[in-house]
Amino acid sequence: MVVMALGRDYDNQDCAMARGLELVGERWTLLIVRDAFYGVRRYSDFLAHLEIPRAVLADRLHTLTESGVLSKEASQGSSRAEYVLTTMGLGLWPTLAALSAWATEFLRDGPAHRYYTHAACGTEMVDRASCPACGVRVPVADIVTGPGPAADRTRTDLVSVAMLQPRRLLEPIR
Amino acid sequence: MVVMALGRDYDNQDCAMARGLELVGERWTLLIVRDAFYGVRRYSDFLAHLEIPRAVLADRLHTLTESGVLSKEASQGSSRAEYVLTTMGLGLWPTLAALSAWATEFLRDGPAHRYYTHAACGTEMVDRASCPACGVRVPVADIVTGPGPAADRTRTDLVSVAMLQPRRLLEPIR
DNA sequence: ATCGTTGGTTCGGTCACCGAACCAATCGCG
DNA sequence: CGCGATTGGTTCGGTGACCGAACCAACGAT
Repeated sequence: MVVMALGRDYDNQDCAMARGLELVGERWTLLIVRDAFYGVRRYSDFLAHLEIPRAVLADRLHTLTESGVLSKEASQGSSRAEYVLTTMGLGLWPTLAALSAWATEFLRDGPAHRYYTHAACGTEMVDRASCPACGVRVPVADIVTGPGPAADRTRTDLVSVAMLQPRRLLEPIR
Repeated sequence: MVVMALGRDYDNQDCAMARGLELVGERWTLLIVRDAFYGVRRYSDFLAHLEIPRAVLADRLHTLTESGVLSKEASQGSSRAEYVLTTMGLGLWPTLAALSAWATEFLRDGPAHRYYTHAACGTEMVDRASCPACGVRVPVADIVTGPGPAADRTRTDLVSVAMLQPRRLLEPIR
């Protein structure tokens, strides 16, 4: 594996943020983690949903596993691998939530592609992390995401199809 | 400028997060934004503090300016350029805060490099966004950052030196 | 006039990413 | 068991982004 063998790294940056970016700041990495929150667990599903080059996916999964963000496990009843978020990986939700909220607020050019609601009350969570109605911080597993008006309904890969109906985050797909 | 001319982009991802990453997910970009929160405003200061290739810095500043994250302004009394965070840029603080908190919690291997406190009461903010003592969300400009025990005190560039004493975020350096 | 600072651009060289092909191990099925 | 399909990769050439160094134009100060 290629351990971030860049010409230069960020290691003189003297800052936690820089060290975080060395790990999850590479191309594709955060999208893989996002898919893991969506419930994607298998190599072939990441591959089809992200349309990422196979070699890059293998490298990122290896790096994320090695660093403790994901855990590679054998699914029960077979030897097929599953990549599951660890506690460390689950800790990335606030970052993804903040980025998603920011992009929705400042980059949106039309109707929403996806929405995020509090499972307990159905209220939409603009910040993807706390419920404006209940006033509480919502655990990731109690967040329901579903397709918005602008969702792409043309894709046929297993993950894209599954995400066309409302689902809780972290609930395994397939 | 090279408008993210990658072999593939993320545009089929149907997700606000992916569109956000297209803009701020490139190498160096979030570190530039972080430095902007630290009060860095000038090309030469970004250059010295980040040790980034000049061409890459020019490209990123251009992209960030064009997309509305930074605004290029002439400083009073001279024609020298200053890159200042816009409202959109300021909106990235929760993302950077979450990433910083995550990295500190899961990647730290010793004493802290930097700390972040609430200017009003001096309490350290573990999540870099709200004050555990006051129980309120803290505006970015009321956050004070200073060097921790593990801070690097060997660097001599203007920004690194300025950051060796406690400063409010967004307060211009020099 | 000249020197230093600022804010870039240009230019090879290298390395990560891309996409397609290849491959081994396992699973499903007759 | 035999055989094809699926899964989870690795390998390989080609392209483009990043790297570092050099060059350069505009401006200020002396």
